[in-house]
Amino acid sequence: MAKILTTKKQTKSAVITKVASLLFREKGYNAASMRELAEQLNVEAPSLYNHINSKAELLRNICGEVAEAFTNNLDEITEEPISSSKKLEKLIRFHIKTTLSNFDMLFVANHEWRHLPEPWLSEFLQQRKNYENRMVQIIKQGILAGEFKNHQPQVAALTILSALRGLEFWQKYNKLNNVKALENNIVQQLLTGIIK
Amino acid sequence: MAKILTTKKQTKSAVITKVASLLFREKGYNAASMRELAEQLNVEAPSLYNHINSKAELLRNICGEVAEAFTNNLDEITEEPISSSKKLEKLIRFHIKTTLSNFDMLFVANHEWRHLPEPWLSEFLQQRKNYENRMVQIIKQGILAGEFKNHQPQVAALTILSALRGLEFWQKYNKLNNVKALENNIVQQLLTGIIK
DNA sequence: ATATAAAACTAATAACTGTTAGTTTTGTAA
DNA sequence: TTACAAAACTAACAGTTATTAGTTTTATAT
Repeated sequence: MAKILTTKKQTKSAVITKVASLLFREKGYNAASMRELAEQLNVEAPSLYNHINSKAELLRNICGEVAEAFTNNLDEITEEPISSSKKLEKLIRFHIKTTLSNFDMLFVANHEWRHLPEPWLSEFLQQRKNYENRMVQIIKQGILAGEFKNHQPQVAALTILSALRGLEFWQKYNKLNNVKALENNIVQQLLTGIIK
Repeated sequence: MAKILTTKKQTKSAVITKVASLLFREKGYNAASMRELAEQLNVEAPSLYNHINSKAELLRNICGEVAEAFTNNLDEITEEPISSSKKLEKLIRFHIKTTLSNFDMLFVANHEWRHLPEPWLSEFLQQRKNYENRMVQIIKQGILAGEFKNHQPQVAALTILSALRGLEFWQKYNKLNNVKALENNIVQQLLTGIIK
């Protein structure tokens, strides 16, 4: 009769959610079974339900936590008295850092959100849309201030977000390379392009 | 007793694969059932097996077709006697055009490939890796020729590929906007950045 | 019209799904 | 030690899954 191991700081449901992040990333939400999740925690599947309400809620908690982290960061950036290009740069750096440090959760939030049941799905998409819109605003301000090229702001925002969402591929570089150097490299490329 | 409708040019298995692309994109490979696929074709599920071998093979055919299209395009570009930046631009434009014209298949190949059973999974990943490596080569040549900034070529390649994979979001603009203008906008941003 | 092949059908299977009910064990505080 | 709550367990359910076997219908070519 094994037990779910916790450290002092985290609840059992937090531990389950963490392992679920890993599993959902590796196999996808639907292909990952509760029995498999339980096995990784050295416990039988029904035991999980002493700590969580449903599989779907695990996904919701993962997506919600990610969305909240990014929203909070954007709140902070928005209030800072810095130029639009500095704001954009800070936003990009936060994406990169978070991707490298919270790989599993971020991957799940980026790729498995469509399996959220309603009303969580609509909530999540609304948060995403808000985030995009606020980023578009920053770019618009940068164009007005003469800092940015006169691109379509929405195209610019979504192209950058696209690039940042694909950053999962850099996870393996987390230990190999100098993370800061990688971050700088990506920031430079997204802001100023590749052509001389 | 309905029938699977085909036009003169396409086989029944091609029609099934096409509908499967749509379904796999909307619901994900695992959440999409063969019964659902059959229903969309006005047929019972077992009838499908007169034309296909397995659900997994549908996924394989989708991923394989996409991989082949991109490899063929890269073959063509590589042989052309043009500058590295022109090659990169052509490659980017092909990604954008293909994303807008073959949305479902591309989305499935980009997001559902991890559900391929072996040995198809390994084959697909190998093809992907080759594609990335060849793109890195183009960028290396561009740096040597003084056309590109001295970024890490692999970081540059994967950042651009990241951005291009996220292009699914532009699907809705397919009919609204001028597709060519959208394409130019994205190309400009990826090649020369956003900052003035 | 008749024979044959293609392609649909119905019925069924074995495996797996998330989750519940009810029970037993474990940890904790008096 | 005893009482109580927390958290594990076993057994089971109702539903879904891809797929097979065997049969019947439909289309095609002689």
